[in-house]
Amino acid sequence: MAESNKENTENKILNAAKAIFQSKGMDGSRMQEIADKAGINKALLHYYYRSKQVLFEAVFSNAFSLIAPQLNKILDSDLDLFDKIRGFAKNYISFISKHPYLPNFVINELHRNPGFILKLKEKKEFPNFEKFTNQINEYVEKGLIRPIAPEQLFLNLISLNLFPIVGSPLFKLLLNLDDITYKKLIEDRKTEVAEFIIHSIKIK
Amino acid sequence: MAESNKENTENKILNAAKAIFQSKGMDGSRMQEIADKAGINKALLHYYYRSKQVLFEAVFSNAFSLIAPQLNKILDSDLDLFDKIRGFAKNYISFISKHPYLPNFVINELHRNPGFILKLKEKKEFPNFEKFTNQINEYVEKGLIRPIAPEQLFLNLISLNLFPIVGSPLFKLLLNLDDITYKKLIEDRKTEVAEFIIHSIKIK
DNA sequence: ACATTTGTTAACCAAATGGTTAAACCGAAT
DNA sequence: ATTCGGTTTAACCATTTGGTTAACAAATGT
Repeated sequence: MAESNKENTENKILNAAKAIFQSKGMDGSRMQEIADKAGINKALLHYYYRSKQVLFEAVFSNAFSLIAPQLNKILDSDLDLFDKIRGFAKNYISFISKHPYLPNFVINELHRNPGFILKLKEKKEFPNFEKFTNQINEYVEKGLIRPIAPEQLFLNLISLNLFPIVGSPLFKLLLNLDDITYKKLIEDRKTEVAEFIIHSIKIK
Repeated sequence: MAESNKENTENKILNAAKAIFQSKGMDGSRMQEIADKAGINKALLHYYYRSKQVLFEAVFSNAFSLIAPQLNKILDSDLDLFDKIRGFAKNYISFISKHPYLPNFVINELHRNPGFILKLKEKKEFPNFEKFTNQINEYVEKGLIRPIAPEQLFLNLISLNLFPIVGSPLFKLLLNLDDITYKKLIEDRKTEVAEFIIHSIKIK
């Protein structure tokens, strides 16, 4: 029972830390708040994770490692390019809608502590763009799509999918939309984005 | 001389605060650090701005008020839709490249303190989308572009322009690119993005 | 010249915060 | 029953941090 209890506590800590860190960032989060949310004592928090920094890195690392595989799952598949784009939009928007803090969290902390990047580069599996890149070049050669640098297409794909979610408070404010209307707008994008991209590159 | 000295001090404070707040956010910034950067005493900082919150709001408000006019300047002009899109891409990417922290700063703090949104709504001039919206609908009716919701086109336009800059640390990491290569990629986007959009919507 | 207001500083303070310590608790092996 | 390991807690500590105070300096008005 000790074993499962330990597991349990560790889980409670990680979940609490994830919630707090991802919504308030490293600087805005308090160890006490994390302890409270996990239903434990602050000292116990330090028993499991020596310092705030260590706990934070555990959460961050975990968050980051969600991104790459999710990207790969689609980019590195055997689908036809157009279906890949469609699948990506549909799946990734759903995924990010479930973890809306994730991209912002990662971007902020990557920015806050650039040294962290090196650590990630060593350890983490990265998305494999080779297949995607080759596929695009192939489509260009065959005259199926107009010439475009694969990196640019990738940037477009990600930007169109993520930014409306990452920047939702800004967009809601600028467009003067309420939550429900904005949500509907995002929902529409699950198909809208793919068609937008395909229209742009496909040669009819 | 007292007057200009005051102006001078106030300016030094605002510039310092802007630099610190925009790169570290509200929580990550220290009043002492701002005072140091402004070359003054911490007490003097509080003499000019009663509290951290007040100083922060001054900086934030100022930052935010840069965004809307910049948007309007282009969206609300009399240009042909396609030229408008081209102009937007070229100008806005330049603008944001000069203030790369801005969007992220605004988004984060909007998220951190949603109550702030209300204050902004009252005071600030907002981008005027009417002209842009009408123009798009007009182009659709005339059969010059395929049907698209103006809000979606707006989201696309902003996302394609901003996100590669906002998310640069993430993209550099994912694509495994160094600063120079990435900068070149962004530079290319000043024309690339507009063509991408126009290809997508224009009916030939 | 003198008083008054405005700008500036050094020293100080209370609260918050990350982290530590020493003791208590608890299940399992002896 | 007792010891022993890991787990958990309450109380504590040192430092950081936003903010204040009181005194000094520099303008400004009369």
